[in-house]
Amino acid sequence: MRLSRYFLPVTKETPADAQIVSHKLMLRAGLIRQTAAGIYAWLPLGHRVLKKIEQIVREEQDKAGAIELLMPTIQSADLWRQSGRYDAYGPEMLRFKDRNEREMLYGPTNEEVITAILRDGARSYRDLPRTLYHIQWKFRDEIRPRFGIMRGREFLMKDAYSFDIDEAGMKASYEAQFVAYLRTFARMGLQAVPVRAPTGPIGGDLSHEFHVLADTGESALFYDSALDEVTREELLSADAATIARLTGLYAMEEEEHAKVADCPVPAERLRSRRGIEVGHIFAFGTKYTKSLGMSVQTADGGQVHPYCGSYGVGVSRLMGAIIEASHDEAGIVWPESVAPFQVGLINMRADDGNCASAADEIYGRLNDAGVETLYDDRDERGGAKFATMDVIGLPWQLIVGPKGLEKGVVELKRRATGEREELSMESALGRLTAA
RNA sequence: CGGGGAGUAGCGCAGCCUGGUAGCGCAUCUGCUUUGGGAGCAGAGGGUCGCAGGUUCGAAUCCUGUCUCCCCGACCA
Repeated sequence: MRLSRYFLPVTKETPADAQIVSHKLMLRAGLIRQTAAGIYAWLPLGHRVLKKIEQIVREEQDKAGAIELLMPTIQSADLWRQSGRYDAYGPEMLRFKDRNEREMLYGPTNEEVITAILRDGARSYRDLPRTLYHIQWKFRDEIRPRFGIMRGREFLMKDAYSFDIDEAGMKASYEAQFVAYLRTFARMGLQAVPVRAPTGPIGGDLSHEFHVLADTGESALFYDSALDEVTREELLSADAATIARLTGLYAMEEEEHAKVADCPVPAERLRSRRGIEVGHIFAFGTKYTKSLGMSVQTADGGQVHPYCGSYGVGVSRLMGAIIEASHDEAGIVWPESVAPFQVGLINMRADDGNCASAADEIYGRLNDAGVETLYDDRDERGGAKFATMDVIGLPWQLIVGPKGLEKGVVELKRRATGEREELSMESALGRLTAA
């Protein structure tokens, strides 16, 4: 993409509304734009990152055996009356009427819809187990939206729902999602701590939250420092044993921790930090299959209400969490896995014919090699170009200028470390196209 | 919802107290000079001063109402 033809409104100054670093940087880097309290437009660069995050979530869901579908954002109040949640949910649920005075709502979650779909589509124990998921916009009329997209009212969520014939099956489905979550967050360069969660209004008895550690997190956590020693490799190759180990390590939200009489973790190993909740999984059993009348036939001819779980990931929130975890003075430092482009190609002198044609050639070859490249071909000063690239935080900067070309080199800079290297054009291309 | 703050150009702000018809920096556009880490000079464009009503010869400024946004608390991916 040529920057001269892209839409990337980068600003030097920070809009006054932003408080935390991820929100400030998202605005400064031209990723988002607010349209109302807790509601944001995703600008082209932010949209690319959102799609990257979404894709990682999708791949790990698929790998875990979940099946993707897409349910609507708008739902009918009837279903929610059947499950008994229409009144229970409270004003956080956005309700409205259509032209025929039918009561509608903008879905805050989808247990009702998915259960109704499976109610008609799955009749026998042979149709189970199944885990279905979608990645769809949700709306929750939060009491107080804040921190940019971190607590938006409209947000993108991956929500998966598992249906099993019995409780043991439900636990297996729960574990499969648990593994998927560990891998998903690790692939984004995040350290996410699984925290035993109170089950709350959804009910059931098995629930974990996944928190990214960050000072700006909304939750205060207490956990065993052994969780800090878990490596990325372990998380990426997580299995049932990993889960058993991780869930065996103490981690609680402050409120729950306060209720614990004898904390099993010795004081020197107890860590207190803040966390951003990026995922939450529940196994809640037959609550909705009972209330919505979903049952399947068993092998011996009986009928049972399937055991269910629901599994949420805050896809849009993850973008904020990643930035909180990965930035510096100059701006965002994207992990390669979610970066909107891999390479920022800078032509130092757009008015210099030789320089421009060299940069054009590199741009063409990077494109041919499928390397996502944002090419700053504008006739601007170098300083402005570097500042732009630093704020938007692409993993690599490739600098092409007359001075280097005289020596037959270009400069390759790694955003995360600031390391710079002078290389021939060929070896720079080789380096960038290798990965 | 309770408490606090703010709406003036795309962004950051001044002006309001003490009414006289809107200004600064950044950004944008033009020209010239520049060009390896947010350039310099000269010029230009851009604003229903959130909205409505009132007071007044005259309102960004005073009064009333209203909408919106932000911050602190209870809620959540």
